[in-house]
Amino acid sequence: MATGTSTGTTVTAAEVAARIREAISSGDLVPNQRLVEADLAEAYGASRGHVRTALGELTVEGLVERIQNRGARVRSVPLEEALEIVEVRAALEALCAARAAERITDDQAEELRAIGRAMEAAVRDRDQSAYARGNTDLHGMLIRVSGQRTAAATIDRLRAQAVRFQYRLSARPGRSQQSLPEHLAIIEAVCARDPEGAARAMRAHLASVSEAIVESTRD
Amino acid sequence: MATGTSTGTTVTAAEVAARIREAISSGDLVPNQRLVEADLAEAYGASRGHVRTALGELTVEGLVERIQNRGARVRSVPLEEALEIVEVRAALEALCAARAAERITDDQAEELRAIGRAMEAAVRDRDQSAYARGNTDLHGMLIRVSGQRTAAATIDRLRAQAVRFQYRLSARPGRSQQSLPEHLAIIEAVCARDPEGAARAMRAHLASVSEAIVESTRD
DNA sequence: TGTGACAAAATTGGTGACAATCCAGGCCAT
DNA sequence: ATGGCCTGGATTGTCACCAATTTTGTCACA
Repeated sequence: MATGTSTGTTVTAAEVAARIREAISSGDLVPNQRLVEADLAEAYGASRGHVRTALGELTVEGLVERIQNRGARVRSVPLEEALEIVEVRAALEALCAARAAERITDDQAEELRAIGRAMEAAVRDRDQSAYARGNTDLHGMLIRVSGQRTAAATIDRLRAQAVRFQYRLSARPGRSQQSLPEHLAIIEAVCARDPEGAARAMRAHLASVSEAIVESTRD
Repeated sequence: MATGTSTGTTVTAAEVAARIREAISSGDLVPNQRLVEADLAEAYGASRGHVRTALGELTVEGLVERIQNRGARVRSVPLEEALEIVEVRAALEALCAARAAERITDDQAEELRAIGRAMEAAVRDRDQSAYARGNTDLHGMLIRVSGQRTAAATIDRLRAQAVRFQYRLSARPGRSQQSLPEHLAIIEAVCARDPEGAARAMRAHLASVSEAIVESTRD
């Protein structure tokens, strides 16, 4: 149990929201889990009022579901919606990849290739966590290089909602072997300053993610 | 001044949020305008607490900007960000157009063509408001037919933020002559069940919107 | 054993009061 | 004049309290 820092300093609503977001991302809080205001207030050392506004924020973000007089729960995202989210992400990340391909500097290209090499090594060594790290590094760097902050914010919000499926996926044996060449293709296209190719490669990658999600839920 | 319905019924936070959203969309509240909690509470007949939570929601949605101890203002979206928003919308609406092209029924296709004819007529008659209505009808219908609710929600949120630029644009003389053929091209591609063509036409349309926005701010 | 009614506990919703903070304007010294 | 400083008013932030509602537990009765 993640206990709140028992310092006397007041914990603001934004901080509570961040903690809950974190807890949902890490799987500490699972879908449909009830979020009792008093409990959260105690756990994080915040007042109930702050917890309330934090839950309000998270509701707008789509991470939490609130029912009048019945309290808040971690929202459970159905498979169908998760696939929609991946489709939207595909469109947005393809945009980012294309822009990144237009704007990338030589130094950044080298950095990107280094990420690619790290991912290859991770697959060779069967190091799941290193591969996952490379994965987030890659997507994160493309978004950063693209300079599209609006798209970045949207992608982050959507990814947070679909986190449950992300999990199942990366836990799947052999998934990295499948996705590695897709990732390398993205890197190649971006480093070659080929926007159209980068977008295509990114869409292909996320189409594969979509398929894999469907398969991973067949059990 | 839109006064609150002076009924004794309590006005909920969600309702206040809706009213403020509406006021921003319609231009009743302009960028950087201060939103004083007590005033809003009085105007809408709600308690200050409800106004507060409404402002919290709108802040997460990006319509309102809040500074600690300094209150809330209508967020002013800079040109640069508005262009980003249009780019993101292009990616998302292209996705919707493509899906709509895959899923549209014959009846819906006829409805879509009717919208196209109405827009042609509006341009012929120089009826600005009819054209604007056709415009929203068209985009709305494509999104509805596409069945992409996640994308739809995201588009709505983004469009609400960029509403100021939308205005200047449709007020511009000759804008409809420029955009009409683009709209017709989208309709044609969707009705021809050509997803790739529909996406391309939509991207072309929004690229033109982007250019027009840049031009409309050169004054 | 199961079911419905009812009371008690738990939880959320809402409001008012008060504290903290910011802002405008006046005032004084330089 | 100009700049620093103070004070009063306006506004926001926070909390404690109570009302409303839901949920849980118990018990009588079929």
